[in-house]
Amino acid sequence: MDTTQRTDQQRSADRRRRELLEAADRVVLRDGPQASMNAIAAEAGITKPILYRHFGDKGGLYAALAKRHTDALLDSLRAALDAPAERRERVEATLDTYLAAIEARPQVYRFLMHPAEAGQVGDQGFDVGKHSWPLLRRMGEELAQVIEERLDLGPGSQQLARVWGHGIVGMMHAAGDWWLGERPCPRDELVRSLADLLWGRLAAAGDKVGGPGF
Amino acid sequence: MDTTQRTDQQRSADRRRRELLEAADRVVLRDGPQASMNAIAAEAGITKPILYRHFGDKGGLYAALAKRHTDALLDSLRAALDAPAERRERVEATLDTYLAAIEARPQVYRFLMHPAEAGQVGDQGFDVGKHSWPLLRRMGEELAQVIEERLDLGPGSQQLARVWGHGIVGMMHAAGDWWLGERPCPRDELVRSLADLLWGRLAAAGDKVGGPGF
DNA sequence: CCGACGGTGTTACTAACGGTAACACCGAGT
DNA sequence: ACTCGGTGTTACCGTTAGTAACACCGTCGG
Repeated sequence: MDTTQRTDQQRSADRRRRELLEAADRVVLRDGPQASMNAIAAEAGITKPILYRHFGDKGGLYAALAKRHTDALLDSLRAALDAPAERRERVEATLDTYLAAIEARPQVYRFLMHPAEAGQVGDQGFDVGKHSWPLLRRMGEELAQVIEERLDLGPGSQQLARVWGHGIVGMMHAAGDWWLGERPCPRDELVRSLADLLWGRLAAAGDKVGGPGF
Repeated sequence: MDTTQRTDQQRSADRRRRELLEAADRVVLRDGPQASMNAIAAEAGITKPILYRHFGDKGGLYAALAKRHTDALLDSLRAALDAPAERRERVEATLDTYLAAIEARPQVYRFLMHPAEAGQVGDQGFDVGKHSWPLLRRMGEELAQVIEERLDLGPGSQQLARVWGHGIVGMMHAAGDWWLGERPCPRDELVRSLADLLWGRLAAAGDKVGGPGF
């Protein structure tokens, strides 16, 4: 029958695809994001055209690769975000989950977020714009949804939730990126500082020298 | 004398360098960040090796180009941040200055922040990692300094200020990036929403359905 | 048994890029 | 006259993404 045949072929194609993805993963995590298609093909034990047949172009391979990691990270974040706990606890747990993830696998993180970095001679890394940003965008949108469906924000709540979603994700991202590079403090301290910021400690702090007008 | 001669030559060299930078600016703003060195040289009416003599490599040209815009943006931000006004006003003014800047010249912004985007066929854009991030880092550090020298944050204030500096900058950046792409609301509304977030409205908001424990 | 077909794989190539010699010109100083 | 520093060129190298064109092999339909 056509179906059984097709199923068989599809199965083997999918397995092949997964193997190729894992090989690509190894190379990218070892050589950095500027890994060439040749190198990836070599790691997989094949040659370039097969990669192109499976993924179209380098962006396609990148997208498939990024999707795996992005989905995994988003799953953990959702779990932390949906836990039955106080809001502050949930926020801290989510921040901590994200930071723990980028701390545990900085190479994956740098691949997803700074794909063109570490390229020393030819800087033709993977293309960033179309594929790494979706991670931040997806996180922002998901957070916005959670905010909007859980918090009572009055009129314009949807817009507000989206602004906050993207803003909070950006805060987490930038602070995490800086923290990962300099490691100025333990993780839980960073988590507390960021949660404090979100809890309005910036507005509540007193001025240092002049009056409040200055 | 050596000095006068040198001065003359240095002057002409600096003028040439500025001309080349302006040509590069035009090309980058027209063709996007994946502009090739050949294209830039052609726009300047010369050929590649001269560019390399002036800027070393593509990263050097990028860095010089980015430094101009970055310095300009940082100057405006400093002005807004140092204005003699209430804290909330200063925060809103700074947010608005940044957002106005990226709104007025989105191509410059996209060049500074997403240099590898818009590359359709060959994705060898400028190298991001080493040169575009310094903008965010510099903004974060400057903001941290301002926070630390103006606010009374108690013990660990320096660390806290740095976390907040980078976090707030990241919030502004991510929200601005999203806003610039979707334009879901006028600028002042975005500014207000972000300031509200920093002012603790997230923590103060009531839950929507279940009790506060959920 | 045999030719067509779809899948996997290869070699060999193109076009473009970043970057680099090697050489040519030209004005100023000794 | 003759070097020296700066500007400019052509022509090249090595690497990269991406693409034909061809070969092999198991499975069908006749």
